[in-house]
Amino acid sequence: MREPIWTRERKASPARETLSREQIVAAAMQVLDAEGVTGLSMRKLAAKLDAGATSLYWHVPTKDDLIDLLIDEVWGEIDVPEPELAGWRSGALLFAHSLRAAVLRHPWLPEVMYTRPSMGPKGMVLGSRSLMLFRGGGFTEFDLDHAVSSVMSYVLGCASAEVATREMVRNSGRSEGEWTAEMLERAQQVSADYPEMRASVRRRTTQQLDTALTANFVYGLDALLDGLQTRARS
Amino acid sequence: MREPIWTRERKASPARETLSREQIVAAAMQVLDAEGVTGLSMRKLAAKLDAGATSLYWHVPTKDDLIDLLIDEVWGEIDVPEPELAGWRSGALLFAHSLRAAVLRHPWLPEVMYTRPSMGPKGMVLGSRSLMLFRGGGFTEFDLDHAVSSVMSYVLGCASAEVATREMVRNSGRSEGEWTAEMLERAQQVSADYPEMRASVRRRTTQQLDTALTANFVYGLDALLDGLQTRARS
DNA sequence: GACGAACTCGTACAGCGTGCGAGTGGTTAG
DNA sequence: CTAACCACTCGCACGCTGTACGAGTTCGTC
Repeated sequence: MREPIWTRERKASPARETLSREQIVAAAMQVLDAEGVTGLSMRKLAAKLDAGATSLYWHVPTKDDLIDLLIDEVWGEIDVPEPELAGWRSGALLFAHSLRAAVLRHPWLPEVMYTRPSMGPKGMVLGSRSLMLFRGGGFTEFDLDHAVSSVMSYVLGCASAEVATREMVRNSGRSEGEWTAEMLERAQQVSADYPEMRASVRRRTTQQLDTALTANFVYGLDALLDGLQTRARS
Repeated sequence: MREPIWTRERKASPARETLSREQIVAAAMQVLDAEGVTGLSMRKLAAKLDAGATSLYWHVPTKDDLIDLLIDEVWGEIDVPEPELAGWRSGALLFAHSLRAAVLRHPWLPEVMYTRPSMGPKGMVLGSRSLMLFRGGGFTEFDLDHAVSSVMSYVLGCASAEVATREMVRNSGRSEGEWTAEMLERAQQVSADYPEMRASVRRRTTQQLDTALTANFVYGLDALLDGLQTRARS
């Protein structure tokens, strides 16, 4: 019952089509961005690539290693300007905003980032470039390391907290307006005991969520950079 | 074959000995601190309590809810001084150090903290007291919220990164000295392309890990508080 | 035509969170 | 004294997970 020659498949393509690490990383990034860390399983990922589940393991040693690759991919998305092109302050601002934006694009980052070394090549470039930027701003020796880490810590901490809030809205299923309204109501219920908290929540609900979070981020970033500025070139 | 009255158990105890939510939370905290988030499973936890695995579910709706309880427990460990007892600056310092210490005591916190609302009662108290502290420092309205969040973001970001480093050492199985030495060597291997990074790593290896991390934390914290101070009472 | 490397993948295993429903002991109502 | 009820325990089972293993397929090279 062979098929006739001309409808038979031809030699199964010139070079056999094959999975690649890049393909896997790209697909995993899509899944992760869309469904979060709990939504990524090796089986689902393989299915998305029309492959058997365990085929992935030839290209990637382990799921954790895959995640390391993905983290490094994110580090590669971040802009750090050359010190010659911008002053330190504006360069640091651009860097910080770029870092925050990357975290918001990849809301799964905070929950995996703090559990691993993660010094892949793109992370190295990021670290190296940010050190250069700050050295251009007059930081040297230990101050250099400390200043860079301070900014990264602040931005990552802030963006991580933001992600938690934003995901909360997303997972609630409600619209942003409905969610903030409900939030205020709930706050008022508990706030008999905590008037400070009620006032704070009420304040926040007067603004768009996005502008409130951005304002918050910028406020602390400016303060931190002010504080660092006095320590430069000392 | 009845035993004599006075050695017999009295009424089989007033109320049958039973699991309690507090017991479960306490045991889970132990497991979590010792073995991290991946080391905590409902079955293991139940075994530790000499109970059937699914018995826990009568006291706690879900593993995620249990983790929410644990997070709130941690918030309860944090000191925030009354504004009357200390000035704003020293109060904020104490608060920040207390928060950092709590994260270091519970290194599993960063990887779960950013994935949930987590506004339990002790979190409320923490938020409320920190707002009071900063209001005593001259912050009002939006500045108040922003200043508090800035400090929390910085401290949590910094402590989270620290935890990542410390866990890296712990999981390597080597001693701290061996680990830093190996780290430096590896950095030197890759550093042909990244001289800035090599210099930074070398600088860090000249100090004790703990003092380096603490110095880093304090540096950024001071800078941030400096920056905030100029914004108070404005 | 044979061989080894590159790659795929079905099967299997141990572990996970947890829904379900049966069981059990203590308290209370009739 | 019995029966009903409640608070609580727990074995079983389901569907899911990461991944070790080894057999299978296709390729380029002799």
